[in-house]
Amino acid sequence: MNTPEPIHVSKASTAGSGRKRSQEATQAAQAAALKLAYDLGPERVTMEAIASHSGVAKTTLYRRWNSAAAVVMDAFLSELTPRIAYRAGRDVRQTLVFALEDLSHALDEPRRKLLRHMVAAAQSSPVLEQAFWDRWIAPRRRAGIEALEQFGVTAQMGELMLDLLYGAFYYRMLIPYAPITDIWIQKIVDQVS
Amino acid sequence: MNTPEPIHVSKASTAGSGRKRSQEATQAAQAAALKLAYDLGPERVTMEAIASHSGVAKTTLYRRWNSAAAVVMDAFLSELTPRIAYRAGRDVRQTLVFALEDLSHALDEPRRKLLRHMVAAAQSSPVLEQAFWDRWIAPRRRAGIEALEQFGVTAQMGELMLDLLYGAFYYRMLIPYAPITDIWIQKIVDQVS
DNA sequence: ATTGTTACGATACGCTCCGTATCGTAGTCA
DNA sequence: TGACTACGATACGGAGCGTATCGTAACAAT
Repeated sequence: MNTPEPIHVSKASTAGSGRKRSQEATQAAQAAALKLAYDLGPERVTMEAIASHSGVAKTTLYRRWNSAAAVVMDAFLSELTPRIAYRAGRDVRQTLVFALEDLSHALDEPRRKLLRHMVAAAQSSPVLEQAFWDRWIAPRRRAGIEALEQFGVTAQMGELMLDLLYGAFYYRMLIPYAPITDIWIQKIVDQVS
Repeated sequence: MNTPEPIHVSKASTAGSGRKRSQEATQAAQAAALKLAYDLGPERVTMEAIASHSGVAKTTLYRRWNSAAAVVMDAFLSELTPRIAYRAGRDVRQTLVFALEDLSHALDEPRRKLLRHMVAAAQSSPVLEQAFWDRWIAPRRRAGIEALEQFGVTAQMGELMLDLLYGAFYYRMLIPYAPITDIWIQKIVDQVS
């Protein structure tokens, strides 16, 4: 059930006997895409801008990714995934509060806007949707459900609670009519646990 | 607190003494935008396509809207807002189940994709975000909270319940790892009420 | 070392769409 | 009739797309 190859937004290499893909080029492209997204806004990141700011040729970019949004998604996932640790709580309530508060605190303002844009980008490409699920949403849910199971919560019930709580979180983030505060997080957790 | 003028995504008219805006042009543009969104997908709707398919000049389109996404948003809101009626339930649980099930049933497949794209579009434009909130999200929430108040639910508690339930709904719609079924709706309602 | 293979940067191209400017015409009100 | 405003038509420069071409650089196998 585990994936031998890491799931990537980028295209597969031909894996022949010739020259290897330049890891420097990959990293330079992702770094430039991320910087452009933070500096100018994610919607203004174009393949041409990534090329000129990274020194990587446009042809090389298209060998790895299908669109500028894919580069940004890849860079986003690479940078933010390690930033969020899973804290163990002493009971169900604290476990859920930790999960949401840690997520909220990790998403300071430049990053929050980027995450909103990644959800948006996932709406117009099955590849990005799959990558977003595989590398961002699913790992967090899996860890949460495993933590809940240690307190006797069934997997089905865990799924339900995470649907409600992560759902409320993303809903408020995408349609920000009110800020996401720790107090609000505690209230919604109390409502479902 | 009420708005004398209806909130629109379109630009305001100069309101002088000259020729009036053509209502036919407005409707033709919206109809063409909607049809293009359903036929080709919302992301492929461009100002030039709307112009050529509606017979409305591109200059006229830019007099009313700032982008193709704005035309689609306007058309979406005009078409779908009247489609959803508010059914009264006999208790809190049934009121919430009705709200979510009716929403789910009204969003058959071409429309669901369009709604997903509207959430995405709202992420890259404050104008679209505001319109989406004012004309789509907020009215539904207001009606729901008023209905809940008749069963003794406070407004604060109503907000919390709707955050959780609508949150879970949109979360599942935007990140569709599992289908939205009536049974799932009943389960999440039971979890919060 | 040579040869085959693959990736690289550079450049150029046709294309779509953008957003604006211009202009003559058509409604609308005083 | 005249002032005013919206209309359709057309044209334009520019950005960005995605691809093709080409000479060069790195790597593997022999």
